[in-house]
Amino acid sequence: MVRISELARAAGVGISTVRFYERRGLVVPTARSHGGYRHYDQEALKRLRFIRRAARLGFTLTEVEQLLSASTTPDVGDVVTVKVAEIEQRIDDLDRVRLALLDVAANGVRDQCPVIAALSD
Amino acid sequence: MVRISELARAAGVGISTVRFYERRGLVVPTARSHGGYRHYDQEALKRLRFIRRAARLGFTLTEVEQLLSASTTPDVGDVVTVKVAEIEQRIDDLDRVRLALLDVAANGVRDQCPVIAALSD
DNA sequence: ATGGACTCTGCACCGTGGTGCAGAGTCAAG
DNA sequence: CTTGACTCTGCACCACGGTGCAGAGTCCAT
Repeated sequence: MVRISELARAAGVGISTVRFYERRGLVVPTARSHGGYRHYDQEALKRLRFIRRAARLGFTLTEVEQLLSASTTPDVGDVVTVKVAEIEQRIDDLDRVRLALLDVAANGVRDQCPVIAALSD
Repeated sequence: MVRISELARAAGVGISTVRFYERRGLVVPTARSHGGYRHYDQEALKRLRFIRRAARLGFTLTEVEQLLSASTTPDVGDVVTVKVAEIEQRIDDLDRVRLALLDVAANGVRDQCPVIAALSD
């Protein structure tokens, strides 16, 4: 059980950010001290790290919330299917950009830009 | 050669957004009419579509600019290598989330959340 | 039981990525 | 050569995802 500053440092975020995520319902303290101090367990740290990485992948905090709830609510089903399809689309797009960049690196710049072509259909 | 409203509609964005991208140097009109109206060719539409999809993938507009310039400047090299590595990391992360969601869908919810575990190392 | 480090709440502020409006000017079909 | 749809610039505003500060309270080692 650690306090907020230690949790924040371990996850590489600011204290205000932890409290902001709590207002969004993403990371709730495991307990509170008698005086109101937040206490967190190891699971909270994992959640926090997950949120940061998912956010960097382009998911909004609302989407992050959906991803987290997908694995804690009993009636998953459709939501997961939709999310998986979205993710597969993103992976496909990213791979196109990756290949186009490698193309540029290997073959130099041509008149038509392969990077743009990767995502402009 | 189309005017701004037609370009915007074709790309599924607002007119103000096109002008905003122009201020950021991302999409410049091919020409201007005598009275100052912007005119765009097919290449502009492709650029616009690229920007939208790349932004959805979590790239900032600054990163989109880097991606676009990577394929139009002669001294590419390091920038591309770095970007490719970043993209590969993202693909890997997305695939972990994807597999975790499929796990949830197939095996139901367990005590430990596989989705969080996918990105919390 | 006290000092210093830490935390609390509430609120104001920030950067990014747009979006909307006003007032003036442009374009082209009739 | 009018008229209605469109576009121009500049500026103000918005939502999202944080970030920082003030003033009050808490924790705990000494």
